[in-house]
Amino acid sequence: MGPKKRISTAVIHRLPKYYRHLGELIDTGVQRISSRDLSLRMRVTASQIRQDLNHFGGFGQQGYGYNVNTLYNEIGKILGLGKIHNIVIVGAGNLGQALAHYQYFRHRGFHIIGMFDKDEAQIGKKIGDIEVMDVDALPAFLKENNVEIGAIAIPKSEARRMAEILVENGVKQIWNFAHLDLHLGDDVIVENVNLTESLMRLSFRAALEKKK
Amino acid sequence: MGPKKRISTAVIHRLPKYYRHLGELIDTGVQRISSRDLSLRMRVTASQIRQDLNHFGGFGQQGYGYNVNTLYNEIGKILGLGKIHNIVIVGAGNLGQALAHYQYFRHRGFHIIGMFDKDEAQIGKKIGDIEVMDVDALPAFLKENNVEIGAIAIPKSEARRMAEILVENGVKQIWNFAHLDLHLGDDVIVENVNLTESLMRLSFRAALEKKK
DNA sequence: ATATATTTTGACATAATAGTAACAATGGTA
DNA sequence: TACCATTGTTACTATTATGTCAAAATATAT
Repeated sequence: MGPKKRISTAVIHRLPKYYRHLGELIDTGVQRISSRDLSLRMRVTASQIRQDLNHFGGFGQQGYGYNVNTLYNEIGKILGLGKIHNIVIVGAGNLGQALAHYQYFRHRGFHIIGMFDKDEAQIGKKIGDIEVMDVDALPAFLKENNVEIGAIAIPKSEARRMAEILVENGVKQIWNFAHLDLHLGDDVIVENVNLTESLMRLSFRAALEKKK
Repeated sequence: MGPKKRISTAVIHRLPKYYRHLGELIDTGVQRISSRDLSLRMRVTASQIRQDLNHFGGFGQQGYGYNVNTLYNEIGKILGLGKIHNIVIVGAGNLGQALAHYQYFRHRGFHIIGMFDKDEAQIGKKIGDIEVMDVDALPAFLKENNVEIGAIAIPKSEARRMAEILVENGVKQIWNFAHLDLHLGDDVIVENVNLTESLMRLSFRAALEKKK
């Protein structure tokens, strides 16, 4: 079972977008949709939608299209939703706190169950309903709790070491906000969010636009 | 002048990474580097580095490689750095505050000069050294200040309207953290940061990994 | 109820794009 | 001067996206 072929990063980027648009369609009461109508809405080609979805199975029906609810649920399953994913955040600074407050994650099954910092001033502080713990307590916490995802929200000087502690204690998914590349082994998945790079891409595209 | 061919998004994603790695090399005192050595460091092919850089000009020298400082500065120029980019943040919630506190942006010339919110409880609050203003004052602020980038850090219900206000008042670059697609005209550049989608990609890749 | 037209998928063929390899040209180095 | 390292460029390969169409299901007409 499972997909026969490798899934390209381009497809991986589109999957959550399909999911989001299908969710919006459900909210507006749409029950079925053709690849063509979805393509108009999402500004991609219908062919691409059909091809993307067929990596995972034939969810549509000739002459009818796709049942919005079914497709939404199927893509949810493909994305690994529909179960609880526990997260710990390393770093209780502004970014860590913002992540902890973000409501959307919980709606999708991503539960933040621990926050850690090395700064005495942060330890003991309550962020929402979770208390910031001493980073020294992280290994013990990981052993006692089923943590899937470790979010790295600290400066890069400490980031690698903390990522290694996470991995040593069984965490296989790293959500990395620090400005460095983490190579933690073939079985560890790293998803990078680098806001400075994002700003630079924006700036680059603006610079290009001006030249035209 | 300017690049002859369209620059692919793949290249746009790599440019800030080149910049980051070159910065790190400068910090460690490295003066010159070959595409091969850089390729080992960055885990891409040397061929790709040479091809990427040659979109913008021949910065290297046969038999020598690239001068790290020169290349760093050239890529900086290409990315539109080396000048001040003023930003306003719409939304002074946790995410907006985290962005405002983030120090790295300023180091790269991205200056946050205004924050806006519609919530009475936020208005007047000081985030670092800037005061949160009433969102009603945004159009006037945009007319009086040279704002290049508008960051959207509010829920999607209000996001489109606020983005339109930014664009109507001359902002051509939108940094969008809201969970919707903004289509604001051909000359408006939108850079999306969708943290929920980022988590879903992580979750998807983890689900794939388990199947193997 | 049945036949016919229409819609739309899934699969495959084709086109476009992106990445890698190869190598002549060229400046640095011994 | 001769050799070596390494680029910039071109050719090639791989990947990704798009177009096409038979097959299948729905919708419509009779």
